[in-house]
Amino acid sequence: MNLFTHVREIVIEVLKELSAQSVLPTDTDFSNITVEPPKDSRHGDMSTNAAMVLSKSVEVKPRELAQIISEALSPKEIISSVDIAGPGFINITLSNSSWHGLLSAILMSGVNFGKSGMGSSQKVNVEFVSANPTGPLHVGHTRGAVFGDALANLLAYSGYDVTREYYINDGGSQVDVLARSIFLRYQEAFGKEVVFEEGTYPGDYLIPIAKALKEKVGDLYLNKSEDNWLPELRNFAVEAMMDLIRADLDLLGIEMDTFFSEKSLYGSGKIEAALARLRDNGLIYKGVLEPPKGKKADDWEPREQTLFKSTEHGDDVDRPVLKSDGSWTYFAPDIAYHFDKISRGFDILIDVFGADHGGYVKRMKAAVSALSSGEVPLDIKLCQLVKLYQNGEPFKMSKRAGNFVMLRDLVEQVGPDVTRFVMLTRKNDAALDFDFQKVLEQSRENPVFYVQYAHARIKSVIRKAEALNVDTSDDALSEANLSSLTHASELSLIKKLAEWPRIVELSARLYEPHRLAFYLFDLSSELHSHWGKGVENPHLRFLQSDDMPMTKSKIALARAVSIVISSGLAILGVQPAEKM
RNA sequence: GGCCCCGUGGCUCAACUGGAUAGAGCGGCCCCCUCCUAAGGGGCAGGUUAUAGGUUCGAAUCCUAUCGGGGUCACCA
Repeated sequence: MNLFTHVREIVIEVLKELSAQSVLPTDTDFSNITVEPPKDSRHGDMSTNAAMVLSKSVEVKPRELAQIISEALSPKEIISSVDIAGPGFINITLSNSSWHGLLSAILMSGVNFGKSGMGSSQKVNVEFVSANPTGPLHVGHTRGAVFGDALANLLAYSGYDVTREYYINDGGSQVDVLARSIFLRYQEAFGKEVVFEEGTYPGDYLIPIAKALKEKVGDLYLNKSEDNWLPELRNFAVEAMMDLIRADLDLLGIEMDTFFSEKSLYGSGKIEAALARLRDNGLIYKGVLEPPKGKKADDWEPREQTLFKSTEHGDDVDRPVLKSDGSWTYFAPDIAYHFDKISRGFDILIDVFGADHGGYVKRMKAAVSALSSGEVPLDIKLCQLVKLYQNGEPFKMSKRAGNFVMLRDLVEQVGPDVTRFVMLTRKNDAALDFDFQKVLEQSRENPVFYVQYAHARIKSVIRKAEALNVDTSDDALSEANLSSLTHASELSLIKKLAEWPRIVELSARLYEPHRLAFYLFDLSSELHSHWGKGVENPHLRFLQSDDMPMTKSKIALARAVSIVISSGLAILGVQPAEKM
C-alpha cells in the first residue's frame, strides 16, 4: 500500500476531469507529474508539481493553474486541506484518519508492507563477486559482494524473479599459475626448499591446500614434470579455491544460485556460436587496431586480429576476440557467457563490477546489445574502491607482500552486520573510506547500532506491554483505537512509515540499495526522537499503565515501526536486535 | 592523451534523477537519566554545492569549458 501513488491517482483523476471540462487539452501527458513528500514538513504531507509541469501546455501561469487544480482536489475525502506555495506547488495535507488507516493497513500486511509487484516476475540475473578463483576474498571484493546481494534482495522484494550468479574465471592462465604455486607448497610439505618467484602466488592460504593434496595423492607428483600433474592440479586448485570463496561468502550470509564456469564454455561450441551470431550480423572482421592515442606504447606494433565491431553498439573502439596467434581473448568467452544468460531467458541482466573493470563496461554492453538485438538490457553497476584506513592513516595493501586484508579478517573483527551496513551506507559509484579502527573502537557511533537500537527499544517496550497483558499480535493491534494517536510526533512517525513503499520502489528502479540504509537511519532517528519526547511528556510514552486501550494504540505504532525496520534490515542482510 | 567515476560545512556522506530556506553523522560549544533501554534526546556554531559560462518558471543535479582526485587503456584474466 503506497499512499503516495494512491494520492497521485487521485490527482490524475482530477486532472482528467479537468480535461473533460476542456480546462486542459484532452491529449495532456501526465507522466511527469509526481506526488512526493515535501522536504519541509511544514509544507504539508504531500506535494505535487502538476501545475508547474502543465502550465506551459495550457498557457496559464503555474499559480493560477494550481488554484484551479486545488479547488478540484479539496473535496476529496482523504484530503483535509490544499495549499499553493512557491512557484506553483500544490501542497496537500491528509486527514488524520487516513494516516490511521495506513497504520492499520501496515499491521495487517505485516512484513508484506512495502513489497510490490513492480517487477512483474521478470527474470533478472544479478552477477556479482566473480572473483578469480586464485585465493580467498579480500576487502576489495567485499563491497561488490554485499552490494550485489542487497540489490538481489531488493529486487526480489519488489517482485522480480532473481537469480544470483557467480562467474568462475577458471579458464585462463592464472589457474596455471595457481596450480604451480600449489605445487611449490606441495614440495615444501615434503621438506623441500622452494622459491616463490615473480608470477607465483606466495600466500599462506595455499599451505593447507597443499597438505590436503599430499594426503590425497601422497608423493605421486613429487618429482614429476609439469605435464604429469598440471591438468589434475588445475581442477583440484579451482575446487579448493571455490570452497574458500564459498566459505567467505557464507560469512556474509550470501548464497549464490548459480556458479557458472568459464571453462565449461571451452569445447562446448558456445563461444563459436556466440561469435557466429555476431558474424551473422556483420560485426566480426579482421583488422588492425590503431595504437592507443596519447598513451606511450613502446611495445605497440600493428597486428592483424579478429575484431568485434563494438563501435556499432556504442563502444569507443572495436575489440579483439581472437589474439594474433588465433586463441581466444578473455573477451570471447565472456561474450559467450552473456549470450548464455540471454538464451536462458533472462529479461534483465545486471553485472556488478569493481571500478577497475570500468573500461570493460562499454564493450560488454555492446556485446549484449548486439546479441539480443537490443532486447535485453544489461546494466553494469560499478562499485568504487574501498580505501582502508587504520587510525586515520591509509592502510597499504600490497599484492607482492601478500598482506591483503581478507574478507574473513574483516568480518571476524567487526561482524557481518557492521560490514554489510557500512558498505551499503554509500552510493556504489562513490569511493568508500573504511576505517578499521573507527568501526572497531567507536562501534557505538556506527549507524547500524543506531538502527538496531531503535528496534531493540521497541522490542523492549513490547515485552513490557505483554507483561501488562496487552495482546500484541498484529491482528489485535490493527483493531486498536488508532484515532487516539493525534500528537504531531506520533503522526510524523506514521508519515515516515508511509514513505517506505516508495523508497523501496525508487531504490529498486535505480538499483540503489543504499537509499534503504539512509531511510532506516531516518526512521530510527524519528523513533529515538519520539522516545526522547516521552521524558518531558509522559503522555507520549508507549506504555500508559493506567490506560490499557491507549497503550495498545501506541504499541500498534511501535510495532509498525519495528515491522518496517526489520523488513529493511532483511533486505540489507542485517539482523535486527531484540535486545541490546 | 582517450574513456569512466568523483569534487557539497573542519572530517565522512545524503539530497526522492530538475523543485521550495541544500540535510544528517562525526568533531566543537551548551543543556537533559527520580522517567518505557542515555548505544538515546534537545539546542548553538559551521555552505557562493571546485571554477566560469549556458539551458528554464526553477540547477548540487542537465550542457560546454577549465581545475583538482581516483580508476582504466589491444597480443592479462
